[in-house]
Amino acid sequence: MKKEEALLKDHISKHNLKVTKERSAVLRVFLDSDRHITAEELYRKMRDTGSSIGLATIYRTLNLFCESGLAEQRQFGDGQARYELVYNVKHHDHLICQACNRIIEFQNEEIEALQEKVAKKNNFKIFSHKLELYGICSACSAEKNALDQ
Amino acid sequence: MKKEEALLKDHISKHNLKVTKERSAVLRVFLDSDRHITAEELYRKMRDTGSSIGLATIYRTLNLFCESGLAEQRQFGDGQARYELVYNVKHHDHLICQACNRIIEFQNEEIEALQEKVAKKNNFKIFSHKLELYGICSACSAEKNALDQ
DNA sequence: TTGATTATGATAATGAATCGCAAAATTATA
DNA sequence: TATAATTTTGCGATTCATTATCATAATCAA
Ligand SMILES: [Mn+2]
Ligand SMILES: [Mn+2]
Ligand SMILES: [Zn+2]
Ligand SMILES: [Zn+2]
Repeated sequence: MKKEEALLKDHISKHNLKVTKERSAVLRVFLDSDRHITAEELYRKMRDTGSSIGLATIYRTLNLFCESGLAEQRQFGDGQARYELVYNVKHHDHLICQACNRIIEFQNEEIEALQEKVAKKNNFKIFSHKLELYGICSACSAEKNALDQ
Repeated sequence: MKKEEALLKDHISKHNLKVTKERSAVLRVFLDSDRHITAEELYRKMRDTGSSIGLATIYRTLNLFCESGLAEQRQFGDGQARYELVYNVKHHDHLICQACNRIIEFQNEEIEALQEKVAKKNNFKIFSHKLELYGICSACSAEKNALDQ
């Protein structure tokens, strides 16, 4: 059993929930998907492979993943929540290309430390944070330059 | 005439739009409000002072403010957009208290510089960014400590 | 196997934000 | 100032992502 499956089952048993084939199937497809997937994308991906799961169950299951610590929800400003695996994944922040919607992950310990410094100066306890850099990725820049020639 | 009013009128004339009493009234109340106000809050504030303006016009006018460079929209994760004056206001980021919803502004040039460094390393051109630190403010921490005694 | 409990799919409901439209207001021009 | 082209308004309808409802189905401890 995968460690992600074990984590989810542990959460399920600790909360008197039940292991269902839907939950197992959503987990399988979620783990096999690109990071930062939307509920709708996951729904279509499962439908396309013959599953008859309902969209409400996708939402319920993704919420369950978040509650169990397996996933986290992100809002990148396009009106749809995106979900990504965070269990056994190093914390990171995001660069978001507004031309091709590509999402680039990065880690920067210096920024993390400075955030804590800002919090301390304001007697503030940080529980979570969001750092998103919006702009144009290198591929889209190159494409634009080629067109401009 | 206030500099904010001048900026808006300049934008209006440059785009063949019209100065209306509604737009003037929304601007007056917006400038007189707390920073980070929602459309609904602004709507109620105007209604409470006898205005019969419609909510759609509030939304339209706030969008106009953003297009003119007077204001910017923020999303602090509670599902409602908030708007704040940015014209002649120094760029800053936000600490958001999840207990009392207080919003604390801060500036940190070191973080801003590191963001650019991250972008450069990824050949990414930043157009805008979002840095939000979520947690508990000092007042709410103090309150909680007092209760725990 | 049973039966208490939880989960599911279909559909309705929600809530923030936008749209369409007829009527009203603005403003350039005469 | 009167006219008329253009823009704006308020209202209500609409959109879209997400959640709630509820009857039926599935899970699982005993
Ligand atoms: Mn990520
Ligand atoms: Mn601010
Ligand atoms: Zn791109
Ligand atoms: Zn607080």
